[in-house]
Amino acid sequence: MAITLRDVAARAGVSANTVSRALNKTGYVNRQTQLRIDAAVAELGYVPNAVASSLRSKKTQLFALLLTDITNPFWTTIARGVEDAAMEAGYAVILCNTDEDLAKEARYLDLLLRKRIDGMVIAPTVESTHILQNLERRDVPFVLIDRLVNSVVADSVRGDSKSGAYDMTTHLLSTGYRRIGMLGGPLTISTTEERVAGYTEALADAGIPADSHLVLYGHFTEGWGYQATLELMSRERRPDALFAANNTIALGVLEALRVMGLRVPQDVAVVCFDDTTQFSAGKFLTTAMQPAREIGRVAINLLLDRLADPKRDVQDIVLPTELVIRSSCGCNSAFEIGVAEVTRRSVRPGA
Amino acid sequence: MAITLRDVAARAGVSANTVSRALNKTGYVNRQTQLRIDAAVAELGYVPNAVASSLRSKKTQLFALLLTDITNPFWTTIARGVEDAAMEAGYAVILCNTDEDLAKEARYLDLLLRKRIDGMVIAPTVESTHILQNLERRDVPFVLIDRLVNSVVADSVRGDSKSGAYDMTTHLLSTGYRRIGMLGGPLTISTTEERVAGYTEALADAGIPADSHLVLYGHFTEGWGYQATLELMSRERRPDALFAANNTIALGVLEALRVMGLRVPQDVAVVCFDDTTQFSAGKFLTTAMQPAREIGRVAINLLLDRLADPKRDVQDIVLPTELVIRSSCGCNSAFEIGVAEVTRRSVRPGA
DNA sequence: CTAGGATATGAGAACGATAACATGTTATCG
DNA sequence: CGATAACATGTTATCGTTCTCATATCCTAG
Repeated sequence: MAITLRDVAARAGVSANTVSRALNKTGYVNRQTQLRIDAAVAELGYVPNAVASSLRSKKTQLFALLLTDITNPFWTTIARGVEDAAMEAGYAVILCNTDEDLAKEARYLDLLLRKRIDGMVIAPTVESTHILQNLERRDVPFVLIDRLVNSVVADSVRGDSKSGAYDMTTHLLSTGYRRIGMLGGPLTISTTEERVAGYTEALADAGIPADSHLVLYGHFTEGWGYQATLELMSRERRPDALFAANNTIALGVLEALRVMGLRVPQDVAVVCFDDTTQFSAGKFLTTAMQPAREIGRVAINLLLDRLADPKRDVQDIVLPTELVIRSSCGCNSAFEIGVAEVTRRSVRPGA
Repeated sequence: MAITLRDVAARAGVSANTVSRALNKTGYVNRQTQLRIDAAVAELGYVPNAVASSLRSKKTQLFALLLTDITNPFWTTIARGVEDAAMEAGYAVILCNTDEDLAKEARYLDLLLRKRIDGMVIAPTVESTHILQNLERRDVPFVLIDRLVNSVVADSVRGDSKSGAYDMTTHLLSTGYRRIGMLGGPLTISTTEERVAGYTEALADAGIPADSHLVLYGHFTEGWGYQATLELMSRERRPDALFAANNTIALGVLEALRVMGLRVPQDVAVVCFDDTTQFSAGKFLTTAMQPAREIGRVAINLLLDRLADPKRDVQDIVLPTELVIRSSCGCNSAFEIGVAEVTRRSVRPGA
């Protein structure tokens, strides 16, 4: 049915092997022969069969991107970066949303292993260890994004959570807030740990006694953000500012405050990690923005490097965050100069 | 290196063919034999090679999703629906962002044809005709989402743009607005046409003389929304409400109004098509929300149906939109009942 | 002038599965 | 009881490339 390389070979009057060499620019091909082959390809409308090629060469030119939910704009943007960089290198990307569901993860892993993907970019959850071990055993290279995993040594890219949290906290302090509530994510995820560390360090550097009651750990969900806010705000001496460890939590925070009838930032300031992209109509939330697209791009580059040299040293790349100051922090510096937002590059503290 | 089906066959003491039948549940296999094979698979840690399978069976279990930019939450959500439904059916999805760039489209098309994808879900742009013809010629089934294309007859899923626009316009009228500016997308895209039609019909039904000066056509971009707003709002009798044909345009509208020092909704109401997901922190914009996730799911189902029966009649599925009333339209009905938003299912007008 | 490298091409096997076909055994039924 | 269907399995060809190896020509240096 479809035109094969042999058809092209016949038409150009050469062997299949020569056509293969001509198309892949591997090995010698006479100038004239090349032209005849190119002509034959065009005339026949030949499209190489990558499936056959993959079977023989054992390379599929396929990557997978495994994350919990692409609906979160942070991950969307990462996906975009991954896709761009992969495409440039001639790879296609299979998108996988696991929803932190073990069964789904397992199904995907099986699917991807069958498809013999060349590599994977993964945002690991607590449960991912099993997947990562499996990948290691089967020699499928992978890159961790956003988070590290204790037991696994692998290439990784992530935003500088600690610095971002440090800067954000410092910004709140310099605006005048003193009782800053921290709504951390799950303690089991490395980014949570670092964000709380940055927050704590900033308080310490400012000479503010850290009040452990102001830090709650939970989940990266709107629901938990909601609950945690109700709890924090009903304390006897309630916080004057709330720092959500990610954008999803922040949504719950805002909703809870709205229900409680508290205004932002007049009654309480709200800031968070991870941007909500340009689609946060109204440009309201002040955030510690991670360079998501760049994280995605770098992840693919690490993967490509790894494929080129399986023995190279493992790299852990940490990219700087940026403070995007909008109105929810109540510092007004954006409004003073007549724009909706102001950005400030993060500089690593101390270390 | 890797374990093959033949290794499993050897271990189970049967032929390769029997193993194939056992694993794919195709053809008869004795209960005992099946168990021996399952055991061998487990012991050896055998993972079938889908590449080899695809080569022989001519099915790759791969779909592609081609859209302009997944960064737009509307498309993100569609992608999510596509991915979910595909996964359930055992297909993986390759994500492709074209950015309306012809060169990129061409590169992707080539890549996907080589990979012998089983089908494609595509949000066509004006330039896509060439791609669609190519797919048709090569017998790759595809489903159009969100938009139709004149010259192409194919399965399609989309939101009910006309009804959505009709309802939204009616809502604005009933709130008291009389000069509603319409910021359409490109005239070349079917959804623009329908949205303007719904808007026009609503005005007519309300007995409001349509003022053609209040309708502008342009692009689905923030920049154009900005420019168009400046233009509309500097008219002698300026609009009291603005209807953006999609979410991206709306962002430009909001920014322009902010720069002009106009308040929303006090000075001018703003509504738009397509939601900005839950991440529109503050839940501000009133929108005609399309069931994006459902659109994605249905697209995959159409594709599967088409694969099952290539000769079946072409289907064009139109899903209802929903009015999400928040604060930007100034009707306050959400606030009266103490919630951030109120939703109202669209009912098709007349037709 | 000749050995060895660069250039150019081809024959045939191999990648790992499934399709097509063949064959034998066991039930089932009129 | 013989025919036919259901069950069970095996052999061989094939999918469309690329890989390995073989061969031949043409230079160029020593």
